[in-house]
Amino acid sequence: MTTLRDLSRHLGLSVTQVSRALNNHSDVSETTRERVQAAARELGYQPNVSARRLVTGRSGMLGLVLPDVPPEPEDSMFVQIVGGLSQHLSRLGRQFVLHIADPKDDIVEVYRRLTSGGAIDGFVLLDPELKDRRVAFLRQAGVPFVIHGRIEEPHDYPFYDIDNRGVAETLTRLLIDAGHRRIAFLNGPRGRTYAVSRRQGYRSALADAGLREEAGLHRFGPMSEGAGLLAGAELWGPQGPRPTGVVCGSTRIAAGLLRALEALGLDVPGDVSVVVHDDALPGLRAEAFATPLTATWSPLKDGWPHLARLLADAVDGAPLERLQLVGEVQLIERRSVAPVPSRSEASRALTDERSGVS
Amino acid sequence: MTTLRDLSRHLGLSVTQVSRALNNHSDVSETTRERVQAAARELGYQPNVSARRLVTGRSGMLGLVLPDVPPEPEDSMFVQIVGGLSQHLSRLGRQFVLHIADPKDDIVEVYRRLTSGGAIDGFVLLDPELKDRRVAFLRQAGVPFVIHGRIEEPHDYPFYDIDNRGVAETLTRLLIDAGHRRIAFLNGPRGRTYAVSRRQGYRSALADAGLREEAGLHRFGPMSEGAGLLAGAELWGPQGPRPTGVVCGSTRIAAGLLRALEALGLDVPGDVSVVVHDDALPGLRAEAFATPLTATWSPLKDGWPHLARLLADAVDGAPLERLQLVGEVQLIERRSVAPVPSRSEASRALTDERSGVS
DNA sequence: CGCCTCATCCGAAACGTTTCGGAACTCTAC
DNA sequence: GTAGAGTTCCGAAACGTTTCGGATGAGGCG
Repeated sequence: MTTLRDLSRHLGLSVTQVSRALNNHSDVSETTRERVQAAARELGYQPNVSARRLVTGRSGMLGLVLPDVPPEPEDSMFVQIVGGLSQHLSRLGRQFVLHIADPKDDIVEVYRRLTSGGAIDGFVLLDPELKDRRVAFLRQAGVPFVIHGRIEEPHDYPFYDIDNRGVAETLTRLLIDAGHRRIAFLNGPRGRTYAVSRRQGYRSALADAGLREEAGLHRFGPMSEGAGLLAGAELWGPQGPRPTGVVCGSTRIAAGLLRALEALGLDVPGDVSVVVHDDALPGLRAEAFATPLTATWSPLKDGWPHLARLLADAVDGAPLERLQLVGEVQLIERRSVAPVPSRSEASRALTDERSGVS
Repeated sequence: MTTLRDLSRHLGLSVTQVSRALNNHSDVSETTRERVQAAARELGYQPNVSARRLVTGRSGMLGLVLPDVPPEPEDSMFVQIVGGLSQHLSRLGRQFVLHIADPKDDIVEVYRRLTSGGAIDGFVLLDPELKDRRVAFLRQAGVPFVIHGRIEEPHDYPFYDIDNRGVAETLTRLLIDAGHRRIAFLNGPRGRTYAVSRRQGYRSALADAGLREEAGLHRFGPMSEGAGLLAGAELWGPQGPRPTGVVCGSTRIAAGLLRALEALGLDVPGDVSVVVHDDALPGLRAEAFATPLTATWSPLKDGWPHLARLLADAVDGAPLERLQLVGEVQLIERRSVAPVPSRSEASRALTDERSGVS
């Protein structure tokens, strides 16, 4: 293996100067810089990462910690996340370390182990909670990180996120503008920041129209088809508030809701208008439903290149304002929104259904 | 960060002795060893990986290089491989580096970059070819590796594999014992070692029964449903050899074949007996077909813990004989094998089908 | 000529660990 | 009493890089 020392002997220069030439420092003449770099190429010099790390204190490794191995073997999220991040970090010349933790272990302990020896010098944090223990630890330990999403204010940390508040506000307002007044919101998990932000957006749009969030119309829950189906069954059940419009937090939820509506004999958008936020999950696109859904559109996978770059920059010590990015969201109107049906129509459909069941 | 020096001062010992105590060397008394380890725990000492690497020449990182990001976003193989390997390496306390290469780059160059600075000190190699360029490079560079599968002889390298020759031999013999004489083999891709080994097993079983491989009955091809369907269409097409038994290299191939057979009006096992090697891919289990398939059974995922351990041992310099492992294969008989149908029956079914098509 | 600035270079220390060679001491055997 | 062996320890060097402080020489200016 060729070292700096070899190069310096070969060139008749000091090790210092060779190092500075290769790292593009200021006080080395143009001619020697070129001479050195040519020699480095010729001798196939590759800096020894361990040595560099020892003195710089960095390991050169960027990490992602997953709490467990994915429960389902064809988890498309796993492929997206791991594939996307690793690909883009590789492109930036960074090493990507994937650590799958033992679910029995305390997650903070895992981060402590991983950072304490200087083994990994930056993390991507997924699925943050409003008060996130990992963030607390990494902050206190002075280890750089980028959050996919946001946590509680103040936002004095690097993140990549979309305007979740705006998403919910846009979708809700769309229904309001079509005349809807009883609007349900099938939101994501309670602990997650994005779900909280979206609820704010939902409330804000309602408030602008002089409305208030009604009990039972807003629901936290998992982003699964099952949750959507269940919500549908309850909203239009015997005691249900029977909204005329529904905002869905994800296409999975929408898929479940639509199955419930179909089973109940309710038409979209004839009886119920449905809008959704579309993360562009493979296999569940908003335009592919029986009734193509009006949706806000913001592919999850657009985030990986940004997250990779932000993390790399964060480790390199870029200033905070360059480390916060809010991704674009588009609104795509399709055919799932209609004006509020007249009272008689809507209740007729429902009455039919109910008598059929009982 | 506490260093060895801190510990040595705190204990009144030399740095040397502290290091030796922590690494369980021989010439340190039992009492001091305990004293040192207690102090290390108390002060939260974590060895600096970079420093250790610099002197040992190892980086502590074990790597997997994938040629590209998976084409399909819900690639269950990707999840299995990456999840499995990373989980088990994490368990062994090793760092797992995933590198997704740019498909434009020459793969050997990627390995050269990754190894040359001492950045990664061992690799798991997937999908080896008989003459594998990566193996050639890593060998010459003196970098440890473990192959999932095998390459051409001599087998003087670490690997985890199953007895592919035996698999094909077992499956073929099973059909022979049921009286079959015209037996097709829908094999894997031509370049792959396992496909070559399996062909040997197939031929060997045939030879034992006084038979020879007939032209058109053995087929290399991708392990996809499409390949199975295509093969079925050709084998029973106008010019087809119409085998009475088929050995499938994977359940994907079998799925395609069975669809072809169903379309052609051929019954399994009434008209055609089908056996398969089952890698236990999620969602495609041999027992879940309309006719449960007799199969050799050897879950791919059983390999990851072994591969992780073998690679860890390989970089630690374990002797070769401890680095070669052949996984278990079970034979599970189900309902897809029957005696050869009488000539008339088989041809009747086929004639019906052909007249219907033309 | 003497002084200052600027560009270019270099020596040496430092990062934290492992390891080589040897030192000190105790114990045994003659 | 002394040689030898065995146990336990230590100093110093080494790994390859970056960086601090300073050296050298050329050129400009009064």
